[in-house]
Amino acid sequence: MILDIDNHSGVPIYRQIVDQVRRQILADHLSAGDQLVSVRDLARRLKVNPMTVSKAYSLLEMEEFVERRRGVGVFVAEMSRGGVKQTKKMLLEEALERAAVAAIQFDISEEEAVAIFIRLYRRHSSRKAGSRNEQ
Amino acid sequence: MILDIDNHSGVPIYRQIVDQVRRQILADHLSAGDQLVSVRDLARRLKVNPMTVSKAYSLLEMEEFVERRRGVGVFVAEMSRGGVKQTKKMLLEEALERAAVAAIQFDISEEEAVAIFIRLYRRHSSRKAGSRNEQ
Amino acid sequence: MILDIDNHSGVPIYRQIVDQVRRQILADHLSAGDQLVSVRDLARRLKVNPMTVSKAYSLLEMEEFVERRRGVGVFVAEMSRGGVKQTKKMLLEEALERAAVAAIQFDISEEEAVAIFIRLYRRHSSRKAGSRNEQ
Amino acid sequence: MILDIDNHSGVPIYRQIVDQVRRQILADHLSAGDQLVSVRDLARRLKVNPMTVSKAYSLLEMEEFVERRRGVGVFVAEMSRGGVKQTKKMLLEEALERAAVAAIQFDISEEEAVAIFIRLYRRHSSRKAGSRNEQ
DNA sequence: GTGGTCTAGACCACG
DNA sequence: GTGGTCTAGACCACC
Repeated sequence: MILDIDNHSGVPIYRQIVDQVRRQILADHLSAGDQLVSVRDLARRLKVNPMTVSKAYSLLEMEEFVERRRGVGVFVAEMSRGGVKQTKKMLLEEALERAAVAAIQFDISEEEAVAIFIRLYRRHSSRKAGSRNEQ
Repeated sequence: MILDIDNHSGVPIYRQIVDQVRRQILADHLSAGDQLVSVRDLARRLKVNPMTVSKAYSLLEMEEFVERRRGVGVFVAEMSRGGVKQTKKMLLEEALERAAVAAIQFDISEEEAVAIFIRLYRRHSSRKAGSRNEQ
Repeated sequence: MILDIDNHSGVPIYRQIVDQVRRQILADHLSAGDQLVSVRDLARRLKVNPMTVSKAYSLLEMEEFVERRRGVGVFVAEMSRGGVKQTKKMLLEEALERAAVAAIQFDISEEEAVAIFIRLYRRHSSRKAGSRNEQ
Repeated sequence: MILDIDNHSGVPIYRQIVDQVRRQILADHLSAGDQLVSVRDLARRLKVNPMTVSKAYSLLEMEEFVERRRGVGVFVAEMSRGGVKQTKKMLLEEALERAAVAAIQFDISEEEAVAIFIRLYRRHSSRKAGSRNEQ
């Protein structure tokens, strides 16, 4: 599990952990039943307070993305295929909606905005393909 | 000047003011030289403390979107056309980039993502046209 | 009398007027007995509130740089040669002291600081000579 | 960290804090990574409101001299050596320039001005050496 | 414990 | 009238 924490971004650390773990589950980088890194280990790795990691895992548990099994560890929860797909779409729609609203407010045409989006999509798409081969 | 403040959104009030005034300047609803609503008046209207409004205006001044003149008022600053356009594009690209990254991570195709974007763009576009007529 | 007011410098307008008039008197650009521009005229020229100019002149009167003669106007006051010289030295020493303190705090040697000072002195000196000829 | 606040100087308290902390960072009395006195502690020590200290630290953060980490504290930011040196020179040049302009306006020769500067530099220099031994 | 936000109200500075 | 500063004290978010 790769997490990239930015102490200076203003976004609370526990939120960064939640967002990134959630994304990795939705992106199938983590599968149902997989065990997550323990609270202590992750805290040590990220150089943050264990309470911060624990809080993040608790929130993920409330969102039913993970299950805590006392004395054993934290595991990726089973999710219905439909549920996963719905959540993905929702997160994506939120991001696209913010972009659409900005484009309209700034008087940028549909065509221009779409062109920019496609450029960015392809750039990140090729990067992803590249990083796959590297690892 | 229309501001829509949500006291319970978690986003600090002064940040909401900053974001909305900045957007209105970039969207040309406020033009260079225009006087903003005075600190006290806006505070009364939004039912918040004057210091909260003042803090928001201070931040906008630091970003060089407005100028404060003691004993006179707060005014929209002159901005080079180029600067305005660059800022708009930057803000829009950030939003589109977040969306593109999400789409890729969730294995949603370029075509599907673009289709969703266009749907949302048109929905908000027609809303905007509607709201114009209402006022 | 040439005054250069900067509305956006943060320094109060009345203070800018006081400082610049005082300097011009000390620099002998204005001589004892000379009549200053009237409050109204100066206010119109600088596009500021007449009360602002009046306040500046009042402060100059308290410092005994000018005399107000009711119904006549404001005039540069007589000052003893010694007084003028002392005031000049005081103002200069204040400026030099601030620079010396900064240099020491920033670990910049006496030699380096003096070299910078001489460079700046000569640059402004030649500018002044140039502007004399132009007028 | 030694701060010398004058409540009656007319200069806002938060500005005095900003100026003095900035200087101490530039003068290397505070080094990158050092933790600053906490908002509450400094407020208690200076007998001012915590918000006043917080405002000062906020401004220093905007100038990128410090970093605030919620729940942890305020720390001196990393700055490139070049950036520090450039900032120092800029502040010093500003002070020297004001002095040079005053000297020229008051018809004080380069030699005389330099002589005064050297006298003041040495006086403050020896004071600094003295105060080092005292602590 | 840390810093962040907000309030209500006072007083000052500027024009 | 305008904005600027500061206080005392509350409550929140984060670690």
